Amino acid sequence: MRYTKTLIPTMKEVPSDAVTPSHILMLRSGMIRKLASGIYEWLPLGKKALNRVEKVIRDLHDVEGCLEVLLPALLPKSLWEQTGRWGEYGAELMRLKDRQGREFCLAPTHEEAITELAGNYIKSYKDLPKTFYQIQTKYRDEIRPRFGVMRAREFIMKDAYSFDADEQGAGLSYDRMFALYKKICAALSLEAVPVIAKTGLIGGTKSHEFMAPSDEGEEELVYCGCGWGANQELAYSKISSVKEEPLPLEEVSTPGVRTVEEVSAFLKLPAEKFIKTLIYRTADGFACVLVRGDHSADPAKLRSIIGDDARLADEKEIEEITGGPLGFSGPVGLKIKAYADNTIKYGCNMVSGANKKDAHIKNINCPRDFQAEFMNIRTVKAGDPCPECGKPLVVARGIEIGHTFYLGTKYSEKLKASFTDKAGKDLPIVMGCYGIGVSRIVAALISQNHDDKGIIWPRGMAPYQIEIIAASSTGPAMEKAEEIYKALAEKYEVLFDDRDVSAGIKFKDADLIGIPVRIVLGPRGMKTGECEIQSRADGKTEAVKLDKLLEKISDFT
RNA sequence: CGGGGUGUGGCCUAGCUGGUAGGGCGCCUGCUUUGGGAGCAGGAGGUCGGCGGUUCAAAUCCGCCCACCCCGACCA
Repeated sequence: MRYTKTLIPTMKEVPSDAVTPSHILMLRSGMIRKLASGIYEWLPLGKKALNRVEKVIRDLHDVEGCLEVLLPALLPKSLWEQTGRWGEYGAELMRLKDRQGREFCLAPTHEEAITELAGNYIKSYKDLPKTFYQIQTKYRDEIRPRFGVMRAREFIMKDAYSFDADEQGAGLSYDRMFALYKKICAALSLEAVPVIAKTGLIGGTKSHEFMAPSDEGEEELVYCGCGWGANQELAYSKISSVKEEPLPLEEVSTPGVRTVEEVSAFLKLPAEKFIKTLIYRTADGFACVLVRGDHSADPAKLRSIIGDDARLADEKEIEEITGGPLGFSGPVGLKIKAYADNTIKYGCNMVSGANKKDAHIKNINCPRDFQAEFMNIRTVKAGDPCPECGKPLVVARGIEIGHTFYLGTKYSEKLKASFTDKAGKDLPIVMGCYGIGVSRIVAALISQNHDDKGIIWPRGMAPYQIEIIAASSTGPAMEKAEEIYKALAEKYEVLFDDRDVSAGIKFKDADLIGIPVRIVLGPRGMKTGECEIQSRADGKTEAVKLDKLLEKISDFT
């Protein structure tokens, strides 16, 4: 492709509404253009990158025997009412009416549609198992679209759905898709780690997210080299139990010392010996949350336990509930519902507030001195021991690029997608669903592969394999560049910067666009019959005789 | 939705307590340039987000609306 024939509207300046590196680079390199909040147009260069990602995903699904379909983006309300999700999905579902007043939604995901379809054709155990997939535009009325195509309201997703005769088969399908996802990430040159995750609105029982580690990531993930990983919303670490002789409760005077740090210093006891007592006002009254002194309660975990509306009690409320001032609350003698982090259960001779001014209680032991419901509440920190192997855990931000769900019969029962088994019995099909954020992966790749000058496409994912630059727009260098372009274009996808602009502009744009291999022809080389092959990734340059270029270039692509 | 902020040619922006819009990049023409976003000369392009109000006079002050961005709850 000639630069003058395509459209690559690069920008020198950073558009004011972009913040993250991938968003900035996608805009600056002329890959995408915003039409409205969370709605993007894919320009030629961006579309080529998108096609690359799609192709890898499509090809590997096909190899796995998945069957590609294309379902409607526009779905009737009735279908969504059958699963109850017309109501459940809430404001996130883009709804619209036709001229007759019939209601539809723009599909955010396709469990209903595919289950209805499969239910129609799959009648016998002989028709199973089957896995369908599609690569399609999805619509979600995101609460807050942001970061360009990373969280858009219209985006491209690959969604696959497996159909099996029983749980065992569905489990195998799940495992096969899980393995396929790993293969796809590798083929995309995308670093990604699978972590256990929540199921959200899709539902189901077993679920993994595929997370691409990146500072741009919207979620926190916790993982270990041994393969264990979890979303911070679910993460936990190995708990070591303390073996000590339980001592009798003892009240100690702690005048004016409130925080764990202060009391810890005052009593000369480490922070992990303390129980932090947080009093919350929830929808059903007050509750306390207990975490170890050196831990903190995770907001997401907390929310799923005490509800979205819960808030910390104020000083007055604390006095009323505990009888003591803020900073001196403790679980002993408290009459309200208590939720404690699992680590508390294994603590011994702990310290917490005495629920009166200037006093703490030592040697608290559970369940001797208080009762609580134990759950996973704390935020896992980097370095905490892995629950599987005990090695230090890594905590990082990550971009969710894929999600696998074991669905069971949640949808097939509601949509009456059943089959007849060997015994002649009618059974609901057992399902799984598997999503990959295709457009988001383009952003994730850029987020993992860039420098201050621009994108550095991994080989194989770049919109073009080779870019040819003539360092002078006229004369022998340009003529030679033409010649080389024509020769290489037969074998490779080549972008030829044939613009009549200064060499500086071409180099800057090339750095920005990030084509992995660059061939530079200039007046200097013309004298010696040489050109240069440059690598975008490491900046290495090699001088090559023009007549050797065609054979040499194959080492670079 | 709650909190914060911004809207000025395609992009980045100046414009203080009102006096009728300026720069840089980009674009067009010509000449000179051509190995890291060139130089000179000329030129095009603006309902200052929209509507209403105050005023002799509004980009500027006031009100309402719209759009967009950031922080938070949701998710591929």
